Amino acid sequence: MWTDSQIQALRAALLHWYDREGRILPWRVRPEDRAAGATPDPYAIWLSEVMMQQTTIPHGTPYWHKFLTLYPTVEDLAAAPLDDVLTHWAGLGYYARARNLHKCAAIISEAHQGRFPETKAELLRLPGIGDYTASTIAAICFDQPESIVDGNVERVIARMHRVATPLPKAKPEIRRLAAALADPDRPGDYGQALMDLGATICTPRAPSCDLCPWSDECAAYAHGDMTAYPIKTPKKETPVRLGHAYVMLKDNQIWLRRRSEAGLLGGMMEVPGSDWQSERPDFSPPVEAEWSRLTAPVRHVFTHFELRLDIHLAQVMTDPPGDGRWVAVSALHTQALPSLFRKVLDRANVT
DNA sequence: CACGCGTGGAT
DNA sequence: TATCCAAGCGT
Repeated sequence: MWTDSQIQALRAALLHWYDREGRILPWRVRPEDRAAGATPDPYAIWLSEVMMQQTTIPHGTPYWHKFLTLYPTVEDLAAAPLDDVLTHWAGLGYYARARNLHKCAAIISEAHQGRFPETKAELLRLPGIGDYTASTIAAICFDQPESIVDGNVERVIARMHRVATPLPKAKPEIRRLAAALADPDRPGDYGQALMDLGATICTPRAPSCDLCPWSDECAAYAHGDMTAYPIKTPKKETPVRLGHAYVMLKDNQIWLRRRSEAGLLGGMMEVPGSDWQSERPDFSPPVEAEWSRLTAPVRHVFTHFELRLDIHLAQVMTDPPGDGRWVAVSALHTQALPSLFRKVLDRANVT
């Protein structure tokens, strides 16, 4: 495909662009800081990579700052109750990440003397660390010559080569092409540079090819069909599910219930409600009361279905079953709920 | 390997 | 309003 000298030139052009135009993400250790002796903290890098999985930088960054303040070291995180971690994670989504984060912190803290393993193969054994995160930690923190491939890199590589195979089937091919280009001398900087190029220049809708250091060698640019890549297999439409939510007021408090540990929103607190099904379940509140229903349902879109919840509101005199999953909290303490339930309480105007 | 798994911003 | 999709992982 490319000669060695072409590959060298591409690497140099990318790193040169990154040095001048690359974003300074808060967890990034800049070259001048490295020269001054600074070295990336694997705990901080791991935390950032897990938090940014399928998450936008602006949404995730405040959580990263908050966690580093609450839990400055991996031992601090391991020592915290899982419930606290889930509470602070609320709103970030994909809650299995938080459960795996806490589990991983315990393993690092107890079985690895508080140190992260330095190779991709060892990192891959840890919960919540997959191919991308293992490669990234190994490359950034330990200068391992690993090729970093996230969604940004997939897009850049697919355009550079006009990869004809649709995603996700094309992943192995894209990995190979990316690895052939990756810089083994500065794997961390190279990987972050390529991700940043994808995030800021080689964007999904309207790429800024006139600013791109790689446009001369980009096959899609040469053909003028950049936005056709990466080709994707069409996704199936999201079904609709229906349900009821019961906003139970006890004086100035609200009854919440803990969800089961597995599955959707696992382990998180919820506004109690029915199952969510394609046919609307029967109205069946946990306790007898004078229930009133809000006119419009709350609509919430998950990754794989759309939910429409009828909201019912009542002052309740009797307590729900004391099975340990129920708790009454003040309205001030409802911000640590998944966004769906914050939306429900907001609609019911009780926050 | 296809699917389950959140949320919010951009267009 | 509808659609896309973001520094993916586990099963």
